[in-house]
Amino acid sequence: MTRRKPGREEVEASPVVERESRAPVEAIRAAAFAQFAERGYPVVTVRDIMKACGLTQGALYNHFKSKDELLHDIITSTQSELERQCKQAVAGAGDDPRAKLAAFVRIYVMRHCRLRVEALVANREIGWLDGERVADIRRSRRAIRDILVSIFVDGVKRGVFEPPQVDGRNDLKAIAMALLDQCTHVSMWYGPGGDLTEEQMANLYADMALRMVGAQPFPPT
Amino acid sequence: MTRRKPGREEVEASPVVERESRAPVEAIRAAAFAQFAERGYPVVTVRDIMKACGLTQGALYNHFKSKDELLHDIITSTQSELERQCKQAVAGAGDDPRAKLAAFVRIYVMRHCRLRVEALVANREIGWLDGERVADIRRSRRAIRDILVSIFVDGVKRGVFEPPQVDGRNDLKAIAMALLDQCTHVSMWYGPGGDLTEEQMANLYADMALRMVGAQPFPPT
DNA sequence: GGCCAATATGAATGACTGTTCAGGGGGCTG
DNA sequence: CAGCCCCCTGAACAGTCATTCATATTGGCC
Repeated sequence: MTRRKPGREEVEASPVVERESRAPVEAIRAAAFAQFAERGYPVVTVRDIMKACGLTQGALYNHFKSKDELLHDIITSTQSELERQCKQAVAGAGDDPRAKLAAFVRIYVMRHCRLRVEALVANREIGWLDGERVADIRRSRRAIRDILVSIFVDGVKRGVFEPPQVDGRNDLKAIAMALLDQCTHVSMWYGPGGDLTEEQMANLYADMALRMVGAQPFPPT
Repeated sequence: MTRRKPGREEVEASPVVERESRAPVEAIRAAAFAQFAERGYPVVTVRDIMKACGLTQGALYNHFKSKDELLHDIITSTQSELERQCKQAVAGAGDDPRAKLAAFVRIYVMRHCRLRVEALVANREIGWLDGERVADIRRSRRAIRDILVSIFVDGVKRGVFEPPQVDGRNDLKAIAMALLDQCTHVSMWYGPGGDLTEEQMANLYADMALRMVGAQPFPPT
C-alpha cells in the first residue's frame, strides 16, 4: 500500500486544467490550498499540485524554492491577513470592551466560515514547517490571543466583564484559548448548506463569547 | 529533501529500547501513539515505530494486518472509551440538566488534559483511515454530540437553560459543536506545568459551559 | 527577423516507503 | 529428546518521493 489518503482513487480524475489564465504563481497557490486541505501536506505531491494547474513538476521550482516554502508562503499569508483583520475590527469597534469582543468574534468566525480551506490548512498543516517558520506563525497566534486578553483585562477593570474564576483568581489566558479554539474550529464542520448562515454563526458565537466572560447587559440607551 | 517532519534530526537519537517488558502489542500501541502524535501518521514509518520498541519492521505484521489497521486500532479504542466515560458521567449525575452538563464537561476536559497524546492522535489523524473506519469514528462523535444536545433540550424544556438564539430560534446542535470544539482542543495546548491543574481546567470549562447555555443559578438549598 | 530573458519540460538521481516471505530461533508440551 | 507453535529477522519487491538540470519553448522588444 502506498501512502495516499483514502477515499479518492485517482488524484482528481485529471481535470487537466489547461494552463490557468491567472498568473501561474497564483494558480499554484490556489491548487496547493485545495489539495493540502483535502488530503494533507505530506501526501500531496509536487506532481499533484502542478498537474492541477496544467503544468509539470519541474515548473514549481521557477516560483518557489521548495514544497516547504510553498506551504510556508500560503500559511503565513493567511495568518497575517487574519491578524490584520482582527486588529482592524477591534480598533473600529469603539471603546466598550463588549463591543470590541463582539466585533472580534464576529470577524473571526465569519472569516473561518468563509475561508474554510485556508483556515484548515493554516491550522492543520503548520506542524510541517521548520522551526523558524513555525515560530513566526505561533507568534502571530499569540498576538491574536493577546488582543483578546487585553479586551478581557479592560472589561474586568471597568466592571463590565465578570469571567469565571478558578479558586478565586482569573485566568484570562485560558479563557481566551477556549474562545479561540471554539471559533477556529468552525472551519472544520461549518458548511454553507447547513442550518445557519455565516452571519448567523457570527452572531451566535459573539453571543456565546459575551456570556462566557459574564458581560453585563448593555445599558438601555 | 525527504518527507520528514522537521525539528528532530534523527528519529529519536535511537533510545533503542531493548525489547520492552510489556506484551509487544502494547509496546507497539504506545510507541505508535507517541510517534503519531509527535510527527504525524503519514511520515512515521513502520520502521520508526518498531525501532522504538526494539523490534524490526517485519514484526509489526505479527500483531497488526497493516499500518492502517494499527492506526484504526488505537483511534477506535480511545474514541469508544471516551464515549463510554461521557455516558457514564452523565448517567451518574442525577436529574438536573445543569449537573449533567457540568459532569459531562468535567470528565471530557479532564480526560483531554490527561490523555493529550491519545486525544491528539484521535482528532488529528482520523483522516487517514479508510471510508468505513472513519464512518465509525464519526458516528461515535455524533453520539457524543447528541448527548449534549439532549441535555440542552431537556434544560430548555425545564426552563433552566436559556441558550443564545439566532433570529429567535435555538440551534442547539451548533452550540454543542462549539462547546465540544472548545473542550477537545484543550489537548493541543494544555500542559501540566502551566497555571492550572487538570481539576481547575475542568471546573473552569464547566463554568463556561453553563454560562454559554444561560443556565439559571442553582437554587439555594 | 533576431535576440533575450523568463519559463516549461521530462528524464535522471538517490533516497525512502509498506508489505511479503524464506529462514531461524526459543520455549513450551508430550 | 522431538515436535510444535509463536514470534522475530532482514533481504527483497515494486513502488513512491522532492529536487536538479540540460534542453526546449515561449512572448516581448528592438
